[in-house]
Amino acid sequence: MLEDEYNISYFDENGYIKKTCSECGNIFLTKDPDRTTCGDAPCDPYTFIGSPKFDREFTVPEMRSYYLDFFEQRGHTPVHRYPVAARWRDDIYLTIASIADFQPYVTSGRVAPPANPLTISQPCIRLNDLDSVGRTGRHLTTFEMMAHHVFNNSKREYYWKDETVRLCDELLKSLGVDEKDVTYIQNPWAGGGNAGASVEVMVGGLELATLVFMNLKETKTGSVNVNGKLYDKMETYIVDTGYGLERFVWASQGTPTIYDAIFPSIIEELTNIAGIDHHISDPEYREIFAQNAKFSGLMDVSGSANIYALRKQVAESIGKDVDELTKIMEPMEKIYAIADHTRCLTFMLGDGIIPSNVKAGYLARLVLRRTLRLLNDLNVNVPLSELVALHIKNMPEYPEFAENFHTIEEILASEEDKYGKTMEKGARIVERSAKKYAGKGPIPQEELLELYDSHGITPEITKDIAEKAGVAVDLPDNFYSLVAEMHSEAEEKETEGFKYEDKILHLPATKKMYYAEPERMDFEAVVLDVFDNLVVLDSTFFYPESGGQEADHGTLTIGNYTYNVSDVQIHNGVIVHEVDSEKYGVPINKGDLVSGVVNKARRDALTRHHTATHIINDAAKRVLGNHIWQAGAQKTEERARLDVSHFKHVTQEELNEIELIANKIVMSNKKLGFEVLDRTTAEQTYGFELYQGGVPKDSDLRIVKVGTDIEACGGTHCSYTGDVGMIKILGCERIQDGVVRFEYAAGDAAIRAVQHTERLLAESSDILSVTKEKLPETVDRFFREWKELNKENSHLKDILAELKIDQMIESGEVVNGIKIITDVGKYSADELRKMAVECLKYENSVSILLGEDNGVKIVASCGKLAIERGIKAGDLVREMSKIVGGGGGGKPDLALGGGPDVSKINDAKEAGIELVKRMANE
RNA sequence: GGGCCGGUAGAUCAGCGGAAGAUCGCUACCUUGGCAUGGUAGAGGCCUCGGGUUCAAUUCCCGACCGGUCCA
Repeated sequence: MLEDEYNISYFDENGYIKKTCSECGNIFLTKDPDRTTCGDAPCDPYTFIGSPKFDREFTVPEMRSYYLDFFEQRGHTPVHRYPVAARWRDDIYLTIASIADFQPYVTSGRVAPPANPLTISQPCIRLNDLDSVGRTGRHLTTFEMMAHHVFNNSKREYYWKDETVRLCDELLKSLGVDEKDVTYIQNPWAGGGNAGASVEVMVGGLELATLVFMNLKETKTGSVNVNGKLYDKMETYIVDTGYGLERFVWASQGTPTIYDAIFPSIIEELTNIAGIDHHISDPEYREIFAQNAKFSGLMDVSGSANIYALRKQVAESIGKDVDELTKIMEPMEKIYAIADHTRCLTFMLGDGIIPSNVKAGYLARLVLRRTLRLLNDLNVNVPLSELVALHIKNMPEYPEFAENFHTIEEILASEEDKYGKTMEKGARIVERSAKKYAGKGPIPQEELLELYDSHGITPEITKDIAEKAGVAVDLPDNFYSLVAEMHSEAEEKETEGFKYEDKILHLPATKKMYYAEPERMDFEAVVLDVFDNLVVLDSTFFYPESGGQEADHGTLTIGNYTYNVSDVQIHNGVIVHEVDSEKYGVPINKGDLVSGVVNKARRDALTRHHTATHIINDAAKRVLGNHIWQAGAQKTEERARLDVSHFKHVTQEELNEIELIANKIVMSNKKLGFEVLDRTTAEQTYGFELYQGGVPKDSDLRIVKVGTDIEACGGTHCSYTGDVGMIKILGCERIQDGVVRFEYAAGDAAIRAVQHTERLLAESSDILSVTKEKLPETVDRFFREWKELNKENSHLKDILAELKIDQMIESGEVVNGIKIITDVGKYSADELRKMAVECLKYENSVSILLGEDNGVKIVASCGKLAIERGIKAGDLVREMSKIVGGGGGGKPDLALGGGPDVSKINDAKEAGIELVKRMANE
């Protein structure tokens, strides 16, 4: 394990004693010679509630600036916080720790940190313990991780363990913490492919900070074993600390819950709105929540069984009945959770996450709907935006939230509306389901699962509604794990790796010449290797598919052979040209000199579409708002598309405006700017708006500036915006909740697109012989007339059928009191049916009607009396249809059928008549 | 990214291979001094679209489009 890593001389030199916890066996350090337990739950209970451990009380902003100032004065540079949406990473949606800001490029040593050493207070969101929020008194979905980080490597060490612990000790001392109250527990840390020694800093039973000394990376043959995985030393070694801002504030105040410490004004406002008395100053009341916090610190409170056990313990300790206790606590727990969740939403929406049914947006919706349910439980009817506004007011240190408030407000309103509609619809579905099972026992599990999985109705709501309708519900304890099980069956599709991955590894990165000389289309290069029909060169002007831009096409010529290049891909910096090998195989060898020509027309089209994409993104942001983020893009020769986050439909007016602004940007003919910066510098200079087109894989970023749009982008671009030519928006659709897709064409393609729609219009107006201007009203008129004629036609057929039958009923043959009506003609199935229905009016009639229409159609009907005599229309039609090679059937009174063989039409009729006669005689 | 559910009258839905329906709303008339109400009659459907299977598709199969929802 990591024993050696814990030989920290600071502890020895400053009177710390290493002990083993008498309860859990963990190793810890303390200055208190009498202490036997480690200071963590469940070995030690909270001791700070009601008796704060600091010598003064702090609010959240006070504590934050105290911390940042403390470390700034000790040589650390304060760094501005990163967004809670981790847009610079593709492995996580939310920022879950301060170190997440610097993974993976800074931690791996490939990119320099923004400062070194640095200090930061990073808002983080973790939804893992959503169930516990509000109940335990300490869980939060959103918290700020205050930290100081140091990035050391073999070239330079700023400081390591001793200084880190010393700084922590000094910080706690400066806050007035009694040194005997502090314990440092040894606890190796591992996560995200890294590991290292770590100490947890405990004060009064509460973990205030964790000091991680990250110096290991996971390998297959590592020499160090941490929690069953093997690790090796890294080139870099990093001080990764995490101090819980909210916990510091809580410890300084000693309130019964963390919520009362960090947003007391919100709690007060919420209790007022909900009409609940929060007697925070009542000693007995304080005692209840203090006991609850203490006990829940000692146990797992997820699940209803556990929460009951917790209640029982608390009830016993204060001598109250469990039910009585629940009645006091439950509303307050919900208030706490609402306060927390709305703060979480403030950060999420404030940082530009759009609620959606996918990705980070789904997490936002999850929290949002949970909050709405809690509000509903408390019968509180205030818009979420009001609660979010309280948080924004309460956190003036985040002015960016106030700036975006009008968008946040709109998003919240639309989400509330959407949720309301889902619930309304849900209630109807449940009522229907309840009706179905009324008197047949409880609504079964599968039904509940479907209601939740397909319609978003939680089993609790189903139960509520169903029971009101008097139907029981079979609600299993492990409902949500059943849901999880249902989804775990989905197969993981393995992404196919590049076939020659191993061989590529040994090749140097291909020189990308297309950036330096974007206009040049022909070149010479040396072949480095060939795999089947894939050619690798030392340098190339072919742009490989990336950033949604399709690959260049063109030719490679070697001696007398010219190959078409049909695809170009990049793997780990090595560019691979795919050539057609059918004509003469690929007699290309390493070291051959080739000359390449890039198809200019295609490249130009792709380039225009790429620059146009940046322009559209910019225009969309100006028209729709700052919450617009690129969610994907594709650029082909003929058109391009851009997906952006947006919470409602884009109207035609907005679309027109975007198109107009985009073309104005083109017409302004601004020069594009390009520069290459390392990640950190780029992020610090231009912000995270850089990452529109996903997360680049390189440590250095190519920055492309198109007017006011600045993005990290590897694509080919025009030199001036004017080179893009006309931009024509072809369409806009919502591809999923919270994401809209623009399709557009630029340059030649735009002209062709316009010409195409013009042609459609011309052809259409030609067919109707009207001018284009008259097209809409003419089409409208035609459609209406068509509908009217259809109706009239149907009506006339009814009349015709009536007349025909009236006429035939006179002349029909009567056999044993049954009148047989037959006819053969060019009737459609519809006309035959109408006639047959008409026949039904005559109770003693049997009709046998045949029509020639796309084969033979047969319809028969039997009046009431005929049926009583045992004649069935279904049988008649079945027999007759067989003769014409088809089938048919129906009810005794009316049946339909037919078959393909027209030549047998009269045979079928005769057979039908015979059949009726035989049946009538029996 | 994956899974599931749905698209039929203005609204909410039923029907799920053989005559396109219910409730509410709408229009007209009757009842009333007027209204609430009650009664009668009527209008209103490319059954989302495109293929396929079938004698026959709103119904079954495939695909598109649109909407909902759960999970990562």
